[in-house]
Amino acid sequence: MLDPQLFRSDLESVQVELKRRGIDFDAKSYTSLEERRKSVQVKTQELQNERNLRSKSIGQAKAKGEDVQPLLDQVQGLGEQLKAAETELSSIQGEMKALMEGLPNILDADVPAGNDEEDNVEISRWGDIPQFDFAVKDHVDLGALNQGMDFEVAAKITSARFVALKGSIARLQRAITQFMLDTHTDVHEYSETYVPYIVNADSLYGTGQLPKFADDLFKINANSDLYLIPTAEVPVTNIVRNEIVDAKDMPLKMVAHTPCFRSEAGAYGRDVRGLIRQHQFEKVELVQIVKATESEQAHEALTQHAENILQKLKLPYRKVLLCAGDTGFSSTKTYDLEVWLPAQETYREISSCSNFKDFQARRLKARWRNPETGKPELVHTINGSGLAVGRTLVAILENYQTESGDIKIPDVLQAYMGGLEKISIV
RNA sequence: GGAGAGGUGGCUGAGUGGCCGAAAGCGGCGGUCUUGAAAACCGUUGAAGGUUUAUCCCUUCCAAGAGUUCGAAUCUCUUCCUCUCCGCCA
Repeated sequence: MLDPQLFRSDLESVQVELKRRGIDFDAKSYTSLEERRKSVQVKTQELQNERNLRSKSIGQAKAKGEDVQPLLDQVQGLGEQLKAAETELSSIQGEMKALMEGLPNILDADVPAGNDEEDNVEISRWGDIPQFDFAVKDHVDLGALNQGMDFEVAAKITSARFVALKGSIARLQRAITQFMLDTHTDVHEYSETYVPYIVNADSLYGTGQLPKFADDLFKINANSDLYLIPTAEVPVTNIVRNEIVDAKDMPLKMVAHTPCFRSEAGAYGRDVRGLIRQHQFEKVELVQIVKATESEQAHEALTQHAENILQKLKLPYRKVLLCAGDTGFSSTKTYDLEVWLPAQETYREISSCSNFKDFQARRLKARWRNPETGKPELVHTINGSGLAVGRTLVAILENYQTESGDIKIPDVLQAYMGGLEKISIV
């Protein structure tokens, strides 16, 4: 949610900023709605004030034992007037809220113009692209070779876009997860956090998935308002919903490993093969809750923390700054980390690190108390994948394959694999 | 799952229709005293919004939502949550 004060003080710049997102904001109808809001709110509050004063005088008269009937006659009709005004006000406020929550965050000044991923800007590259003197296999074929990755059996158990992992591949996924968690807690000083995998609608509203993106979510059943989490961002960020965080506890740095569930109706047709786009996948998520003055710096740091994982795994990657059209609804600025996949001969997204500034915090009512003013201020929220575990598994299988079909185990993971140096396919 | 008791400010806790945004205590902040600190004493201390923007003033908020009433923290209904006992269970 954007700051309503900004709309009142500088509507023109809001219009200009939203234009960068390709949104033609109708300032005229907003202004007329806002004027109605103002006049109806003032009128409602005046009526409430009158009711309060008259009720008080009735109480005082009664206490003195006076006849209150004349006073009661005077307030006749006031209740209905008030009710009508309150109803009108809440309907205007509802309209206003619907308008506001449909608007995306304002983009950071250095987000490049553009419509889609074609216009994203590469910031840096890391690592040497591996050269193979044999025909490389993709992760689906590699997984099939040692029967560690089974899409057919998952389709039987559930449906398409699920996977079953077995044996050393399943263990490798667990090793990747453990390595990421240990690095983020021990080296990057995040606090390990365990959260529910099912959240309520209020939480999804707080981080911005609802009301706009309900189609991407798995709802538990028709009668409840509970959903499977699409990312750990939702439960972890909602820890601070309706809270005023102590200054001494800032910044909050949390890391959580969870499965993620995405329905993504309409996403079929792309990445149908393999592990890249699944309804259920594992992810290690980094979340920071920071002061407004520190968020840009924290965003850079968090992105570096995700990069460190790729570097320790010696996986070549590049860092891109998303353009206006590709930046998510709630984000002001997003870096994607894209890992090299030899079979596709391309970089594919493996992490997305975003600074939401106060956009989520305003919805969440997440604040901290500034000791300088003594007043609560909205926090800034930042999160990023550190990393998507399934896609990391894909990247390791493909980048560490050998001609014989063995998969070498990256150095940093060997301890988590019982000292194993490679996975044999036979 | 069954039975019962509850949800009040940062915390503990009083308040069963009007003088209650809410006693008291703790904590926090400011001050007096002290070389300094502690203790003691005095004062102060919720959030959101409207209007003004220098104050003032006004509205809303006692788990959430609806209702009764001139008037609701207080009465009624619904939902959520917590605790105790029983049952079941990793």
